[in-house]
Amino acid sequence: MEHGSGRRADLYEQLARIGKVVVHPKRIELLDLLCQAERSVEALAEATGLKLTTASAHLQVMRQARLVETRREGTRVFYRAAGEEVCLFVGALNDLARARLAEVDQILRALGTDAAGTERVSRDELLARVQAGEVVVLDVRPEEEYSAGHIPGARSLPLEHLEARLDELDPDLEVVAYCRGPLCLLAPEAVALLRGRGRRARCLEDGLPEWRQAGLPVEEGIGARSGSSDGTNARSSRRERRAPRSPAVGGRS
Amino acid sequence: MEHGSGRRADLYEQLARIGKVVVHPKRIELLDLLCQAERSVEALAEATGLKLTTASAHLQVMRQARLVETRREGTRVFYRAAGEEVCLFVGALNDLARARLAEVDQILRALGTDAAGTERVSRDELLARVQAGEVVVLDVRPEEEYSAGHIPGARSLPLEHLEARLDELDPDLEVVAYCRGPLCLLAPEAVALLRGRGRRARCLEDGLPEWRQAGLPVEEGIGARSGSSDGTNARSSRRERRAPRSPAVGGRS
DNA sequence: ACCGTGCTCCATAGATCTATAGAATAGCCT
DNA sequence: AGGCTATTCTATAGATCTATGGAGCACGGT
Repeated sequence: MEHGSGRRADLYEQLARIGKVVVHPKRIELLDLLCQAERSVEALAEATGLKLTTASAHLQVMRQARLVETRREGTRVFYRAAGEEVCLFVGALNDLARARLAEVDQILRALGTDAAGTERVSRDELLARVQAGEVVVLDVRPEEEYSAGHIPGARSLPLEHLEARLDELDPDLEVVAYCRGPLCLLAPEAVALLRGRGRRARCLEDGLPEWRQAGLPVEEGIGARSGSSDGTNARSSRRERRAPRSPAVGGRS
Repeated sequence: MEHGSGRRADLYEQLARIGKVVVHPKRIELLDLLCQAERSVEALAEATGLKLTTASAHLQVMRQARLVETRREGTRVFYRAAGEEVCLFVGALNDLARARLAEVDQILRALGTDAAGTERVSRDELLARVQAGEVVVLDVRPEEEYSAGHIPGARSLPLEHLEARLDELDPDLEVVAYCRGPLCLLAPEAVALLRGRGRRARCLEDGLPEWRQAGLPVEEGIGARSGSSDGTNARSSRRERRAPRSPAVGGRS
């Protein structure tokens, strides 16, 4: 006797609806970006190198799977990840890829991620050393992502400006750079660059999404100076998750 | 910031390789089965209602993504999930679907899962009440899955035989049934049937994969038939596993 | 060796997906 | 209203994926 096998097929069809989103590399890339910060269609198209209409089409697919949501502001539409579960899912995808696909590690290694990486700094170590004032925490992602959420006390210095603004960093302090996560290349590149200049620098073990998912505090808005651009929305910490550890990181700015 | 953008595209392509597996409902179904126990191609084809060649083709896709591995035994080939990460990933997919897709809940409800479900028993409660000898734990999955791994002390009584073998169960004890996980319908159907016969019965909150992932002990082999756990070839393997990104063993999310 | 079994490989028709141009829509500005 | 801008919708050619029958292979039994 086949129990509701038609229904069961329906169930798997629903799961496949989500799977459909992650078949296409560009859609994964978009999802990754959206787990960092919301963005307009135009910004997304630009960031991924897609034509506007193509990007919009991909976003529709993602919306139909309920993985992203939109917000309209005047004439433009901002997309964002539809909840934390989405980020957890892409996290699981990343983990699985690293665990099962040797190719991924190869690519990372070819890019010098591991080479430049030596050891990465653990979250616990970071918290301890930042308390002690021994390190500077550097967010090397684009500024929009920084203001959408960053490690409290971190300063924003996007990789693209790092070279030009190197003198803003105290040469005596070690730098701990972080970016989007273990598969993101921004922080490793930043570290490589810094080391090339004789600085001490390491990467954080993971990126901001993992930090957030660990329940650690996240600060929003334009942080301590060093930023440029319009400083209008400087409210902070909209959603305070359970934060088992010392809340604020770094007393100085 | 266009640094290794070609490489970065490669990376996402690798992720998409995994994504490709979960686009097709039947492949998700196969993966689900393989997270329970290894099976021959024929058995998989039969279980999913696919033609042999089609099933084989799907399995090849999954193998190329390194999500499954094979073992040959004489003339037949057994497939299995390639590591625990795979199960974690399908778990994340399930969680995401339940969180984001109202349709999933609707389907489950239409099937009476929730209706029959009242409250599900938590793992902690189960452990406590089983100690006290107040409940019988029932594994209602097919027997192969039971012998590939089950909750210690649980007895196997596949749903398809439940009605016929009802008299094996002590009418005075409450039954806690479990199956493959929150989206699996075996245990809910079993509970519905038992209640229809005037028995007290509830479902466990999750299935065996979640139990295993929580680091709880799993027993292999053919368990005791009539007694409780005087296991003959029942070695239990405890593998302590850090719960992925959620701290405790309690509820999820 | 020969044959049967259980799978995989190959070829292919039919279905689905992707990129993209151009038209349509929604909200702002004057 | 009329003109703009940012997006979405529509249509479509080209690429990719799926199901399936039949050939090919590896293994074990006789």
